[in-house]
Amino acid sequence: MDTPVNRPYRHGDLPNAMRAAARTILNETGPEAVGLRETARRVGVSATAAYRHFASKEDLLASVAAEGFRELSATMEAAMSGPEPLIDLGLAYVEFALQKRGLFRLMFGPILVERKKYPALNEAAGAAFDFLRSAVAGEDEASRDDPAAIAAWGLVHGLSSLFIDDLIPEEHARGLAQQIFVQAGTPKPQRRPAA
Amino acid sequence: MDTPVNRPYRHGDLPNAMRAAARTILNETGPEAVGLRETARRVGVSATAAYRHFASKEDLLASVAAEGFRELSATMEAAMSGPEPLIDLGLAYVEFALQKRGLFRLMFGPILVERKKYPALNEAAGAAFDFLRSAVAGEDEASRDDPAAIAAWGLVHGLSSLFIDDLIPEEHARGLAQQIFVQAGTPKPQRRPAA
DNA sequence: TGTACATCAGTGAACGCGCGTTCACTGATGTAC
DNA sequence: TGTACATCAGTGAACGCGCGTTCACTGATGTAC
Repeated sequence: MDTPVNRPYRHGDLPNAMRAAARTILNETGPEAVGLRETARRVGVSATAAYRHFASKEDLLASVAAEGFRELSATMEAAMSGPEPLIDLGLAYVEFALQKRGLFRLMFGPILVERKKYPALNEAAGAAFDFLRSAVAGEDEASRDDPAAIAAWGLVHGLSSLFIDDLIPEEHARGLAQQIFVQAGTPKPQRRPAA
Repeated sequence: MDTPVNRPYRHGDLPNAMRAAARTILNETGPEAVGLRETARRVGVSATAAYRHFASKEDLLASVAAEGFRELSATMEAAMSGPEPLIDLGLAYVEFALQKRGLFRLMFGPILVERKKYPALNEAAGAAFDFLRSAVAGEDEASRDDPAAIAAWGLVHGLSSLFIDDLIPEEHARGLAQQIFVQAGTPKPQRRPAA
């Protein structure tokens, strides 16, 4: 009854509508809850309609995850324009995880078994990490794979994980991250003055 | 035919057998694949037998996760006895994640929605983190919640996550972790000599 | 400008599947007397 | 020491469910002439 009124026979942009609905589920519940049928239901379309645009459920998830990595890149890039680029970069990463937990979990978690099977996803993920590592390594291209750059990535990623998995209460998350990143960016103050 | 020979009517230790079978599935496939029916099947017992010992599927998973946290604590404790306690602690954490990916993911992932609902799990997890933070903070009890202790936890946890989620190839994992932990324990060498 | 037709985004019914859980039961074990 | 009986760890059948995917189809859109 309202279908013909609200929506013409052709949806217009079902792929994006599916991705958006999937992200709603992602944030409401989590990656395990995202299904083709449930997603289609939210869009108001039959479950089979999705197959015109996605080869499978996994294909839909991969496309959502790729979108997520592109957003993460954009967020990090934007954060780098202030006076404290590295600190803000780290905070942006943490903020992304906190704001988009479900998406973050999909991007990094075990739901997508084979990232490599989806070139667009693989590329988006690679670009995000390259950006992060380059930012930390500075102008020196060669040091992109330095342990220091990997360590920074690990720190930022680990804190994000601990926050979104409720191992550290969310209300402390931003404050702690701020302190940690500031300290990490400062010449180390000899953690424990010689025994 | 072989059931009465290999196993008496009463199993003897079904709870442990269930946990062990669940962990096999965990390592073969991942947390999503662990089901009550599948686990019981592996033990060679009817699906309903499990309900004599676990209130639900989630209860079984919680009990497996609690076991995992106790093992993580033991592993970390053992690592602290050498000449480089902090470095070995970090390496032990990473090694635990690499060796027991599925278990690690269950312990930290979103499968167990409400950790707090299972006191034994909650306690085991808390004990593991307290141990880690105390180890990093040193004798000084008060600094257990220092940003520095949290940062160390985040670093170790983040690297573990990146490794087991295949964002950094496993063959580099141990070497990288070693370099990073050694460097982190050393008075910082002024990452970028004044612009 | 009008018509024939190919294209393609939708539809609903149906498939087989494995899941978690409940039920009424069976049969071995251990205890009280 | 032997027997009656409560306890309790198992069993198999059945439930309802939602899932991913396939199928044959319908009907709107856009294009060639």
